[in-house]
Amino acid sequence: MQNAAVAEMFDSIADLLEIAGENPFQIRAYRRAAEAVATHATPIEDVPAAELRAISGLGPATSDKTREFLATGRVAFLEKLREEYPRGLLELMRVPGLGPKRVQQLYRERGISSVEALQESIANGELTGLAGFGGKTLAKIEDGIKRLGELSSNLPLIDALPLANLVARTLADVEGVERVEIAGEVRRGCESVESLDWVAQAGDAKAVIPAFLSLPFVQEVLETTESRARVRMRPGIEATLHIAPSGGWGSALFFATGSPAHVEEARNRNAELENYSDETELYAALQMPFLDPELREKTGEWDLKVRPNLVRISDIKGDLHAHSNWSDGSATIRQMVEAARARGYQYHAITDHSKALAMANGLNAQRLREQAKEIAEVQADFPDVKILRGIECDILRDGSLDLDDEILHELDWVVASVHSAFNLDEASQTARMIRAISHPAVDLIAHPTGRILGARAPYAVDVAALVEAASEFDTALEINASQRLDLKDEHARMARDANVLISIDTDAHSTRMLNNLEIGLLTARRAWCEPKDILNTKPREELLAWLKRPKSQK
DNA sequence: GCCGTTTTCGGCCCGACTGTTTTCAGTCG
Repeated sequence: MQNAAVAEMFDSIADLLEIAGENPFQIRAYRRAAEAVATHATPIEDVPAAELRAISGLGPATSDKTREFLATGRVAFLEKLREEYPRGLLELMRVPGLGPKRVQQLYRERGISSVEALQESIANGELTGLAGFGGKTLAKIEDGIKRLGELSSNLPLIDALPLANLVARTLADVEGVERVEIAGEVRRGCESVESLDWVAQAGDAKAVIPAFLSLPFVQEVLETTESRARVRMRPGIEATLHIAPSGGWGSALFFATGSPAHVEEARNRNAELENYSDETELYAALQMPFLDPELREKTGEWDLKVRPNLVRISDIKGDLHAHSNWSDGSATIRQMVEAARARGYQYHAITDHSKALAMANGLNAQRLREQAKEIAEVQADFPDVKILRGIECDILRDGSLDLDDEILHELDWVVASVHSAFNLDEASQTARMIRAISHPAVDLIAHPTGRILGARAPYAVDVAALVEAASEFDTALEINASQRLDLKDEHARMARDANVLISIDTDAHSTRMLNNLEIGLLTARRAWCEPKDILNTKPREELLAWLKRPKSQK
């Protein structure tokens, strides 16, 4: 499956063209091509060359480049751009406060092509007097560099999980392999991972390791022994295949899953953990119930007397945060509802952006009322999926909402979230959000801390205060199942402990993105959530009843 | 660079904020 690699190629071209100051529409065309390939349902290498252009978003230039990349592994156009613009410029683009124009200016006028060089130049006062770079701007850039440094460079779960699954499926097909399972941080559902792990059992271990080493994602072999192979994989991440000894599957899986702190505690309780054929027996020997992988973080799991009934994918009855092409989604309402029904959902919320998000073609009251007609039409054709007429309403700087109460009260379901003024101080940001939480029409606060893993730090906000307010006003909080994973596990656990309902939603902007629910589910499980803690485990009628709850008023 | 159609070129996602260039360019979502 080369889709991700081709998409990455197009994104790189777009990034570099941006720095080159090329036509923004041309750049957008490359971004759309990346998106089209990334979300294409079949492996792009299986699409006949002549049919590439039929994919919406690919035209003559981009389908040629796709063919060139698939045939040779490289694209001359991109190589040429790379010669002209050093790699470090892309890193500079990630600094908050720096865009293509300033990066280009720094490179052209000062020869700066890395974050380190920029930092040094600012520190040495070499940029004073550079046109457009006043004191405040420089301070902002310095702050941006600091924030960039704080972002984790780990692979976000949303990327790690599909890769881990793909490798597991490939290994499972290798002749002689009896069993393969994902282990390590991915199995524990960590939000981002330093390394990938699998455990395999095979009649002939010697056949599995070469198959692993020859996977297309393997960049470099770091170590091979009788019982494991450690490599570096293409996104720059370490990956280990562990070979379980005959009769020792459970122990091998347990050790490869971790966490280190959890395993250490097990060792302290019983030094002999080597030869268990399944994990349940291993835990029984420790006089413990089976502990699900997501619990194994030494955050109280050893005190459990019975196995918690952690929420499962089959408990989820619908997605309560998803977009359509009325704002910035790519699919029609009908397509989204069809996809929701295909997932077996009982309900699906249409929550497009509100007008403040002009770039996303956000809806005002008039367009929301027009949208209602389309929802009604689709609803008539899908009686088994209740379509909730909703909105993702912007929370404005002062905590008021982007739409009037009148229209909000017409809707079945109101999601509120922050998309602007991320730099408020903690007290103001918290007060702003609590005002939204207390609003009588608001049902859910989406992505409460605003972070995007690996790309944007959370804004300053007192999550404990948000949880307290959510509890007081009977407002639900979201686990956003995307690259955001927001709330994160420990915040979701705070919410659960305060009996605040959590909704696990994908924030899907396409039908395929509805499939991301699983990573939010893993986060909820890491927060020890059971079905009763999750709003969208409620069957249809119960959810509709909950929506009629009287919200507390201060 | 892609798309759609008023079929081959014009339109494509817009508005607020910020700092500085004091009249607007750059960045962000």
